[in-house]
Amino acid sequence: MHPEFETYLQAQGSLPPNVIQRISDLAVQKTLRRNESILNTGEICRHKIFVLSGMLRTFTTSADGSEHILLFSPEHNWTLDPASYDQQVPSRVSIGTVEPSDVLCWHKSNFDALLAEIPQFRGFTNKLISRNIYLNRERILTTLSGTAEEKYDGFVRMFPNYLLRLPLRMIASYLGISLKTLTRIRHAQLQRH
Amino acid sequence: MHPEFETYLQAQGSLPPNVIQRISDLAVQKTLRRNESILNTGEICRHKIFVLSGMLRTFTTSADGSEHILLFSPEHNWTLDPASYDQQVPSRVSIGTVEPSDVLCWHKSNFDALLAEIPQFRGFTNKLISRNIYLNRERILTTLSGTAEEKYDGFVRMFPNYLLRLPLRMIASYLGISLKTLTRIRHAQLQRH
DNA sequence: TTAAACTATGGTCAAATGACCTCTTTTCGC
DNA sequence: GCGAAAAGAGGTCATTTGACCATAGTTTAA
Repeated sequence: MHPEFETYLQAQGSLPPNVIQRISDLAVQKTLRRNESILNTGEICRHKIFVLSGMLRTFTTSADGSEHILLFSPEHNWTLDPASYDQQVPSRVSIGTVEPSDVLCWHKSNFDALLAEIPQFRGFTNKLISRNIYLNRERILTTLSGTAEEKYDGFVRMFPNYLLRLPLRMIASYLGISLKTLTRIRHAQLQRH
Repeated sequence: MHPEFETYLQAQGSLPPNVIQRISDLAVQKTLRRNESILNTGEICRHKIFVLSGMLRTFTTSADGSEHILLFSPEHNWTLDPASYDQQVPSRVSIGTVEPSDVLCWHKSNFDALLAEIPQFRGFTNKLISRNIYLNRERILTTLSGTAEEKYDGFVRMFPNYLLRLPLRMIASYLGISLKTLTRIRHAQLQRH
């Protein structure tokens, strides 16, 4: 049904083929253009999302219109707003595409059914959650520590391939610094070549 | 065995008395003085910790000796380093007391046994994990957004009671600003009374 | 294809912040 | 209770950062 997703799940190694088939069968594929929204602030997050291709971002919009990016989700990542999804309450964040993207969606009722029915799948999602917690901690640490330049260098080290795919202003927004500061840093690094 | 903990678990509402007893029986209580360490960077986190009384902090120490506080854990909170605990690898953070504290510890082997044996307890810890993810997202958001003063105001709004219990330098360390900046903000707010 | 929107860069200036220092007060541990 | 240590406030100065502006190049969408 969704061969690329099934290949991904096989590669994770913990789920037998019939289970993978069952999970895949409940997914609905969507194709999104660049800069298209998939969840707006205030809406309820009703789906788990797996990114087949492209790149999504999770962000907030402040009263003054400025945006803060919490997370980039490139291909082969899961994403959603956990607070909104778990409690089915309005979301405080938005999720949208940075590039044209293909995603798979599971409605919460279907996903819950899969979890209830397949113990190994619970184990699998638990691993995803652990990883998520770990990444969030890393994010907090790097956000707190060091100068703007250290944050940028850390970003480049952690996600070298994002540099070519994202506009600098989004990287600045992710790092919590102004675009001006970011271009200054890059300029200085070029000088030192 | 640990009446205060059992009262806490009862109040959470999802676990029957015999289960609570079983969980409580496997805990070991420790009494810690102020500024005592319970996990040092590089050690492996082998226990789940529940804070009966007092206040713990999770923090990192940089090469230059500066500290960044990830999390405060006052009474009736659970804490650990998830990355180190889950994988049993050396921790990158330290955990220690801010105040004299009493904690309960479950060794991972015991805690895993409880999870295997008691489905409702799995549900309970899953809720804790959800809440943890939510709090981490909030933390990232407030760290990214706004000026030092907005972060401080947010902190006061979120944790009004912490103000009286924590030295300002730790609040500054939590917010990722210098003590100087924090005292300046407080001074300015007093002027405006 | 062409106009409009977006992107990155640079200049300038003011404001925010941190580093380093001192001093006084408070708190802690014995 | 006492001595030592820590905490908080303030002063000064250099640096970093952001806001605002303009411009040139690029990409997008009609």
